[in-house]
Amino acid sequence: MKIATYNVNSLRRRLPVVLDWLEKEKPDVLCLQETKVQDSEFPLMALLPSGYEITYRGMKSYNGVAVLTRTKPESVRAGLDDGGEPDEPRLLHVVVNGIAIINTYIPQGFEIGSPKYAYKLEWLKRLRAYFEKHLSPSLPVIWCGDMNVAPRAMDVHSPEKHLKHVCYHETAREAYASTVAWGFYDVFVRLYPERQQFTFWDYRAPSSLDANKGWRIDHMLATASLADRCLRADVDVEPRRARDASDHTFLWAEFSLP
DNA sequence: ATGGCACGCATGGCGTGA
Repeated sequence: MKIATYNVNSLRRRLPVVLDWLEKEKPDVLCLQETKVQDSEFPLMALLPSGYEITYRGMKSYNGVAVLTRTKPESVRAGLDDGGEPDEPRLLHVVVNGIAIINTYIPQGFEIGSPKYAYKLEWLKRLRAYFEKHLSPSLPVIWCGDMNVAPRAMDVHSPEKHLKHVCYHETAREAYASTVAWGFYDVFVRLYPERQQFTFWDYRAPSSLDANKGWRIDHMLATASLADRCLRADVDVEPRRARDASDHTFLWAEFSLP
C-alpha cells in the first residue's frame, strides 16, 4: 500500500499538480491539507475522473483536509470529538483495508505566547487523547499530514535562528513528541535516520528551494507492526519546482501488507 | 534586523500561513 501526504495550499490552485502526481505515482491513498475550499465548492468534477474515492472536510478560505482512496473507506470520522471545538477541517480519519489513516493539519500557532500557539499545543494534546479513545498502538494505524513541527534540529535550516519559531520551539517539539509517544514511529526517519530532507520551502525567500533552506514539517507515522512493514519512503521534490507550486511537497511511504 | 510570496475574499487592502 502506497500512501502519500501533501499540503496543497489551495486545492483549486493545485489541481494540475495533484492530478499529475496521481497519474505518475498511483498511490493507494493521498492525504491533502490546506484545501482552502468549503465543501459546497469542492472541485469534485475535476478529481472524480482520476477514479479515486474522495473524502473531504473544508471551510471557506482556510484549512481543509481531504483523503483520496482507491477503494471506498470502510468508515469516516472528521474532527476531534472531546466536546471542545471539533475543528473538522483539520482532521479526517478513514479506514481503508482495515488500516486507520488519520490525516491532520496541525494548527501553525502564529507566534509564541499567542492564543493561537496555546491552541496548537492544546490541539496536539487533544489529538493524543483522540488516539487513546479510538485506537490502539497494537492496531495498524497511520498518522500523516502537515504537523507544523520540525522534530529535530536537522529538520530545519539554521535551527539556532528558529528557537522561538512556533514550528521549532521546544514546547512545540515536546507537545508533538508526546503525541507521537502514544505509539507512533516516523517511517521516514526509521529508513533514513541521518538524512536531512525538507518538505517545505518558504515562498517568501524565492531562493529558499535552490539554497535548500527548508523545513521537514510534513510527516508519516505508523504504529509498530505497520512501521516494520514500511520498506520504502521518500520526499518528491519535483512538484515543489513546478510552475504554480505549493510551498510544500509530497511525502510518500509504501507498506507491504500481509 | 527586517521582510520577502501566495492565496482567498460580502476583495481594491487585509488576514493567514510558517
